[in-house]
Amino acid sequence: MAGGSAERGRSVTSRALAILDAFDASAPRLSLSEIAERSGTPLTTAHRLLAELTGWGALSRRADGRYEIGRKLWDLGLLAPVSLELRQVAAPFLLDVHTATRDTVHLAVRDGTSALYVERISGRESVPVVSQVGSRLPLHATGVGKVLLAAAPDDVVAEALAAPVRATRHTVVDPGRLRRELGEVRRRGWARTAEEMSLGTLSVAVPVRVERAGSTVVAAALGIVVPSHRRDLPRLVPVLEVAARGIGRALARTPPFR
Amino acid sequence: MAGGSAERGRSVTSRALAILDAFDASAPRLSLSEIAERSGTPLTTAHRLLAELTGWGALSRRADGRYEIGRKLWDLGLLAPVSLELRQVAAPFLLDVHTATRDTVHLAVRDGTSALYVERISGRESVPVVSQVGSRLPLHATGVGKVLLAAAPDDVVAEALAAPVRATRHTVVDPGRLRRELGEVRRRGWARTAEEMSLGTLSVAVPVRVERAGSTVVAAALGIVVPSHRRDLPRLVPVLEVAARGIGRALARTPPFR
DNA sequence: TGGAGTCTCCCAGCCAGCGGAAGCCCCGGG
DNA sequence: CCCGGGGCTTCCGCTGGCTGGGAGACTCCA
Repeated sequence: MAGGSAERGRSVTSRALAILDAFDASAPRLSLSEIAERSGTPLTTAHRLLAELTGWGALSRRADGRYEIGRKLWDLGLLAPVSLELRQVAAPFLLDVHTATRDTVHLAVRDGTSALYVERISGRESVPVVSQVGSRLPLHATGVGKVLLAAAPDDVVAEALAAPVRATRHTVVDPGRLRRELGEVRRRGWARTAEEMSLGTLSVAVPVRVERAGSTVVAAALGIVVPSHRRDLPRLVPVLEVAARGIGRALARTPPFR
Repeated sequence: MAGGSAERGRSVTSRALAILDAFDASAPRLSLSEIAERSGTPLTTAHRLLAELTGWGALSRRADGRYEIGRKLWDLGLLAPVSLELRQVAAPFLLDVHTATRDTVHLAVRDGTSALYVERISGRESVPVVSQVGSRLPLHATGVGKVLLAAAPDDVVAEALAAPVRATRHTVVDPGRLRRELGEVRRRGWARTAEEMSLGTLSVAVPVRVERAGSTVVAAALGIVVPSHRRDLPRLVPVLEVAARGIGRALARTPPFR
């Protein structure tokens, strides 16, 4: 940038983006000094950029002086492909599954070595779960994650199994056993977990396959979470499969989303 | 910016933001030249800024060379207050209403002189409606809009009634009649529309009131859309009211969201 | 093979951005 | 009441990153 910049090689835009980067789920509201600190930007510079970002609507300023994400970024975020097509197409099907089961239903896609939760339907009577729309959980410890991992290229599998995090005492972290599980998921077409991410819950998940130009890809995973006392998990698989096929067919009719 | 800029007084950041502004619901995927054109940026400059935005993850580039909103902006968008608190708190209640009625349920807030649809639940058997999450519709022609307008300050009412758009032949555009309707909405506590936004649908809506620090504000509106042949609209009001009270109480327990 | 349309790379000039310093405001403690 | 301190805002002279026309690469189509 121009002027007596202390740290060269950092563009104006990258600084503005670094300021946006200061916000995350654990810190959705920040003061000027927090933003300057978190983004590694001098206070004055942060102040100037914040004024510009706020003026445009990327951020907005609260009565208490703190900044938060503004409407404009919310609007833009809704245009992301993950939201635009996948979610909108899938939402009614998730609703069907939820209506039939009353449990928490999830739709996730793979984002690197994480399962990214794209949509979620959860009633008040469903078990409380950690995931929210937008959250990322490890691939090896969740139902949807195992489905996505089973369909992932080898290098992703290798990376995901390199150092699997142990979330509970039931989390499977042995690479050999995980590989065998993935084989089984591929063979039978669905995955299950038992208290591997959080105690007290089980989950099952199936792939959402999309056929396009003759080849089939796993575009997402559809999963359901139930309290661990429930013993009817396999019964849920056909329900998920019907919905997953419906989503897959609907996606095949829309323009490619990735 | 530095350098031989043709148009002075335009900051680097503002150009980067103008590029983001090129994207909207009607144009979620754009080529370099389209972006340059829509943002009023020279092609070369757009190209450079796009590289930076893409590198950060604000945008991503598709196989066909076009740009689209990236994951990072989606993530950030989810941190917006409208999404963070209101939606998450309200979602289960909307689900309850949908479960009880099978119709399309909406949650909207007022954004200037528009109703901003914040959450929506719609099954496959519900009537097709124009609104989506993120869309903005006029306040005078929708159920949720009338509720929000009835609670809005006088200057907003005046602006909204200055030149009301006629969406269908049933849209009420006479300011006098609209004012009388708003009075009625305030008195009886709910609003209705009959084919005013789109033909073939009726809607009812109630306010979501939040009590905070002794005073009550209308934070949002909860509405339902049904096909016009249905004659049981008033029956739905109590259902909406129960859910709206639930949302209001839940919101009162969370930190203020605006 | 030619031509139009689109994208990528290059670079010299120059002004917009940089950020330290100083001032302001608010709050709490003595 | 005064004082100290933390957080925010404004000011301003120096300078190096930004600008954008131009040239070349690439793609698609006739």
